[in-house]
Amino acid sequence: MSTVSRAGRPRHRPESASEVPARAQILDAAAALFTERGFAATTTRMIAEQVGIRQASLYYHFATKDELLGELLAASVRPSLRAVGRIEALVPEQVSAAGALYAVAVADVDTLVSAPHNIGTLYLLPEVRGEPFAQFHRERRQLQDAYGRLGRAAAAPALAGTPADRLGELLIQLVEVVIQIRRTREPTADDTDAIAAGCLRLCGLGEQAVASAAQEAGALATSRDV
Amino acid sequence: MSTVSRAGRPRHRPESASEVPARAQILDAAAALFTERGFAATTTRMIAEQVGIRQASLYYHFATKDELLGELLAASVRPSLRAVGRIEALVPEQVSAAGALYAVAVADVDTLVSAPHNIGTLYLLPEVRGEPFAQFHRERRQLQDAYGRLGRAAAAPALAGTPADRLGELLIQLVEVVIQIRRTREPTADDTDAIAAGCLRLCGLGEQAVASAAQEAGALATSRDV
DNA sequence: ATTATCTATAGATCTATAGATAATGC
DNA sequence: ATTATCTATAGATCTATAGATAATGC
Repeated sequence: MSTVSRAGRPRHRPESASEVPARAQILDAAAALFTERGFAATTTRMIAEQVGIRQASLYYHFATKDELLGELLAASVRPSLRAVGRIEALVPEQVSAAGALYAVAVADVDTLVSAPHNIGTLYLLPEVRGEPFAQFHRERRQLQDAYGRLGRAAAAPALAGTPADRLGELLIQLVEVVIQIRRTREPTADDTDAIAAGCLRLCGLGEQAVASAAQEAGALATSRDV
Repeated sequence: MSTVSRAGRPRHRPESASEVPARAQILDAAAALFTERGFAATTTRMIAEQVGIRQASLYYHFATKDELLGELLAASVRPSLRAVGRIEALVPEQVSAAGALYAVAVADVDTLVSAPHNIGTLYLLPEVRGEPFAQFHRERRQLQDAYGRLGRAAAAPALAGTPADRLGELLIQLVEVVIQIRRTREPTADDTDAIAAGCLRLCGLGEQAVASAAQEAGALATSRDV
């Protein structure tokens, strides 16, 4: 087990060879602990312990514990937001609203599933409700609004009375069921399909419409890297 | 503002007239704080402050802070579990599986909406995952299984491949969207209907089937107090 | 010289226990 | 006598800062 040479005093517990910057190591450890035990119940000492440095050394990289959580939240919502932007831009010329909604749901679920640790659970932490995380709330709201728009455009006539707001809420929540699933088991590709199809059914679409939306989304995914 | 006379040394901050037992007052204060700020971030001092007693006096009523949370969790899942038991017993003689699923969803949403404070958020606290709350997990699992059974029985042929497990997960999560809604606004009767209908659509039912299930559930609700 | 760590610690908590006290109830 | 509170506090934290130190890099 060789060790990495970097500027600065050596760590209490020397690293095994790894080019990962200290900052990233700390974020990863924090993500693991925050998602497992919550924010308030995770101490800076635990995080440092997992990284192999002393508790006070964290403060060379981050000013406060809040800042750590803020970084993690930002990193978790942005990939989904970018995917939505790319996909929504193709509506309606290259894909129907229903196909886009399916594709967005799949992309979002994939993001949540493939992130190291179940980072989506951070959304649910009570501490996140506070002011210091306003930026995160704005971004997540954008995502929800996109679900609302796509759902509205895809919805069957029977849902004419449902406003985009509520549809957005229901759809984003349905997608985030994968967070709960991941708490108890490893989500599968079947889960992803069940959730994406569930989004369309929730919009009142019949089985034929669901199947063709899934096909459209699949074609989109192979044609470009959405 | 008259005060209540009870055995025991008077409180630091005397109560205004109220027959509510101290124990219930403490649970209510704890519910408000746990749901707003989380478990670890809520101190026993805050709870006592809200009740008008000293921090140490809590320990006359509860042995630990965990015990407080345990009581709240038990109180939140039991009404739903009882409602499910009553409704499921009527299937299929007096109500179809779809009608029962609709009725259960409505009952569950109502329980979550009418509870003082948004007590459903407690399910999401990371601290709840731990061993001390195993009893709660068993009861919530029973509820999820009931959703799985009813969903399975109500589901359209297209969902023949979806196991009851996953259906149960999706359905209970969809119902609990109301918890998230309540975080940002007061849920309405429309929300309840949208969620219950969403459950049926998620099972692949068409609009006609959804409408007749809603009607069945409505008839059930007026015929007896389910 | 700069960087990234370390040690030490201030100051502010937090939970839970011990034992005193001020009511009611018999 | 019993009940429900109070005061006081032990003992264990926790976050964040100050200043020292041991590397690399120029």
